[in-house]
Amino acid sequence: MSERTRRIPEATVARLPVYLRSLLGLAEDDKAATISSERLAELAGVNAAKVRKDLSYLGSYGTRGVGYDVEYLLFQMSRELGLTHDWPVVIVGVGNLGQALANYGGFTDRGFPIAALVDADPAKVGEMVHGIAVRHIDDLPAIADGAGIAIGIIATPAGAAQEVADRLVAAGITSILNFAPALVTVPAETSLRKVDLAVELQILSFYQQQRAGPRAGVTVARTS
Amino acid sequence: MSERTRRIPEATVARLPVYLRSLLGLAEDDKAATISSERLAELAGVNAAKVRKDLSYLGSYGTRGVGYDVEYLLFQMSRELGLTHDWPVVIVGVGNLGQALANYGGFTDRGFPIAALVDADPAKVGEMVHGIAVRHIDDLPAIADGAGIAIGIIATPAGAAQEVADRLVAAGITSILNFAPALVTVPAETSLRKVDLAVELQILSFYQQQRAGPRAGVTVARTS
DNA sequence: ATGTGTGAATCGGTTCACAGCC
DNA sequence: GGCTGTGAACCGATTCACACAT
Repeated sequence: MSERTRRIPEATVARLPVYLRSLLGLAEDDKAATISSERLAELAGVNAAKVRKDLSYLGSYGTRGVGYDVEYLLFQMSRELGLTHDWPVVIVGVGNLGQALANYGGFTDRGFPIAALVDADPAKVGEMVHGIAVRHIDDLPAIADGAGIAIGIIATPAGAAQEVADRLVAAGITSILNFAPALVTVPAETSLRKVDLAVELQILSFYQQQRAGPRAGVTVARTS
Repeated sequence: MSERTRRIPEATVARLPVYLRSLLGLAEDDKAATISSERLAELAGVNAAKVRKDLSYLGSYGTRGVGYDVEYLLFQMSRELGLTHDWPVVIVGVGNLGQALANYGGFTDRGFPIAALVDADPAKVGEMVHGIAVRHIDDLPAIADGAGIAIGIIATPAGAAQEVADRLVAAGITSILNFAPALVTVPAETSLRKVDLAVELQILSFYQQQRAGPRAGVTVARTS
């Protein structure tokens, strides 16, 4: 595939981080210089054809009869994902979820340092969370600009989500991750992803219910 | 569509909770007895054709020229999603994330009461979180059975995720929500969904990077 | 002999467009 | 006239299968 084929399918983009993690995970122990699509597929939990197709969108980085050079692949995928530098994030809403996200090391470790915490509640402003002073959401533009923030995380109640999204956009933030259980809309130039815990549980509930059988006790479905 | 068309597409299942929430959200103020696919689509952030197709899988609950009866739709969707009764959950791992999830009201409110918290660390056993005593993971089978738990939430570090999943399955739990940034595999009869925060951020990073342009400063990409 | 890269076939899901019923 | 229900057309993504490079 030529170097000028620059439209990576969305589904592929969503898998690149998984491949990246898989490769990082096989550190030391069996870090051969090279890896086959078969093996990477196994590590990532997909099939080999998908791996090859996905990687082919990045360019022809494999060698027929051999496989992919692990280091080179790591480099190319990191570059493609924009992970060669940090992306500071701001978390909006320091309730339970917001604080947990702030304290959850997983972000900072992976190149997404928490640059700021903001909240609309004046009572929370000044509070220290994870060593960061909570600031007022009105300061967003200044904060975003000063800290070079590109990503905003919405961790507010549902009712505030759209308003917060609007403020993030107004502050020049073009990537948003929404944890609030609410629909938010953003301009086309802004990326929006959502994580909805209740929805995930309800999906599980559906299949659980399904398995229990259409008529499996009106009270509580128990399998045991 | 006949009553015997019982295979709802996965994509539809994933949207039902959103429709449900949309309907619940339009409480009081403009709670007309009936709603059009157009209006529901707007509330849910999809298009009308999709709403109609999705709802048609549940049966023909609409009235041509009129729309869908809101109450009846709510009832049917709740029933279909298995939300007519609670589904107790167990959270495995009471680190930052696990504790936040426990304290986050969103679950209990929506019919997923936290019935138990477990951890592998003996030092954490006995600790109270959200009014619940943490128990040892070895007790899972007894806990799951006693409390009628159907859903397990993995909130451990990546390294423990597969082991925990195996134990949940062994304890008879057939629905799992995995927050650990790791691949876990489960038997075919078990439902597994994953929420991976780092992956979400990396996907945002990709598009952010994309927007910044292939050559937009090797140091830090700033738009302003 | 091995394992990539990729056209072709297939599949699940979305959108269109309109017939059918209120 | 208005809005649902649904075949048909369409589209993105997955899988197949094999030519091709090492």
